[in-house]
Amino acid sequence: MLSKEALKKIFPDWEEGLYDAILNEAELKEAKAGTTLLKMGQNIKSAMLVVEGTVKLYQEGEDGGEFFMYHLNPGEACAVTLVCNYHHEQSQVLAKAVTDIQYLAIPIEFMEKWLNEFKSWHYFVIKTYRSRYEELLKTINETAFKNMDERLEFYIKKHVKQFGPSVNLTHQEIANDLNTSREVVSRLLKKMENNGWIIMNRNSFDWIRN
Amino acid sequence: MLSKEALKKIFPDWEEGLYDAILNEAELKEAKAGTTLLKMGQNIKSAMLVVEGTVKLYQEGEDGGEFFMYHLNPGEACAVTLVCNYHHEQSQVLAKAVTDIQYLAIPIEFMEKWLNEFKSWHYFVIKTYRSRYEELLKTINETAFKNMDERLEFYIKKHVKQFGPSVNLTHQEIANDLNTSREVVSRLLKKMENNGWIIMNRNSFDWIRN
DNA sequence: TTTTAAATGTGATAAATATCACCAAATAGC
DNA sequence: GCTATTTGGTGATATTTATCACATTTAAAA
Repeated sequence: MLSKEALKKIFPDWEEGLYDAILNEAELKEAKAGTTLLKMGQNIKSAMLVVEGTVKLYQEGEDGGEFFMYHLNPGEACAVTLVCNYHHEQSQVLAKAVTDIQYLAIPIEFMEKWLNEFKSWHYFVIKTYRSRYEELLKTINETAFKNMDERLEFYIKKHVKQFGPSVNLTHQEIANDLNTSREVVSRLLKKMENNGWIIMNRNSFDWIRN
Repeated sequence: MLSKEALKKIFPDWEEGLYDAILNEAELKEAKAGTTLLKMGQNIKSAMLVVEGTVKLYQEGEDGGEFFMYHLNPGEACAVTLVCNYHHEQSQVLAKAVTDIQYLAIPIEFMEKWLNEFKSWHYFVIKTYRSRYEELLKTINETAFKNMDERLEFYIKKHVKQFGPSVNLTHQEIANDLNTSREVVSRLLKKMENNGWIIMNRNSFDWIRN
């Protein structure tokens, strides 16, 4: 189990009582890289707070396509799981573990209770929504106004910011995240290589710009 | 000025003290149809709660394009203006009055104060963020997975839901909102007319499906 | 009524992206 | 080392959307 000290490092600025409540009520869970943590349409039973590792959030199309929106890092929570008012809320997003992860699962009955009890929980919820809302705005900006070459660049930069300049993704994986085809990604990456922005290897490439 | 009773009708479920606080501190403002209420990059000085009329929220591209995201109706608030923690926050969106509107402008210094004082304000802020987040998810789904014909249909249906089956928009206005060109909209509308989905007039058309 | 401006229709063409059909290279498993 | 599978490369072609160039229609203004 997680120590209170560890918890404080990951989630600073909480009230003392909130740490205790979390330690009492939340379950520390683990998941292997690649696991689907939340499917679209699935009933939300608990809030998810990331403790260790990285989670990727997707929007799912009717055809089954998966469109990448943003990352969740330790100290961050999945906004859609922070349900308050009514129960039986269904997920509007798809969440996947990118690395092996640890996360806190908090049964939703505590959501409303803690909103009343802990001011710092209230702020945490609002901050979570606000920052996720802003991530979505960025995503919309990209898809609404930019062509695939710029979107790919934006995507790679986000990845680099998360995991460093060595990008361990196949062209197919990138294409899935951008909801385009592998060929398009291959050709655009080839252009970036010619422009000296990346060095390509099999299964990975290195971002050597900026 | 707005009466407490009128306020209660538009914003139900608040505490008694919150209505009083709003009546004391908020300024009831008016704006003509077409007015820009909030520009991207603009400093946020007050929260905006819609009392009367409809507001449209846009994402703005670097090139100056305006991409329509969702409507705000009476009883709803502009999420980006509900700033808490720090001041000098800049707007990430563009807001325009579609009709003549009335709205409450609340200086941001009360945002944090009221979060502490009024539980119902807290819930209001969270509910606002949650519902706007969900609107953005829908918008992303459209742009990421759908072609222009389906996006146009979605757009028209949203408009019909807001203002009824008679759609008073020019092709150019629709094209701007969808960030495409007027010709594309004209041709797609012509197809809808041939399919018997709409009846076209000059400056407007009627949605006669569903 | 006449003029003017705005709104719409439409063909031609260009550009961006998607899809298909392969091939080649790398590597994982035997 | 050999084979099968995954990954990436690339031409050809189709589809979608954007852009250009006008014509036509309608309403507003003079």
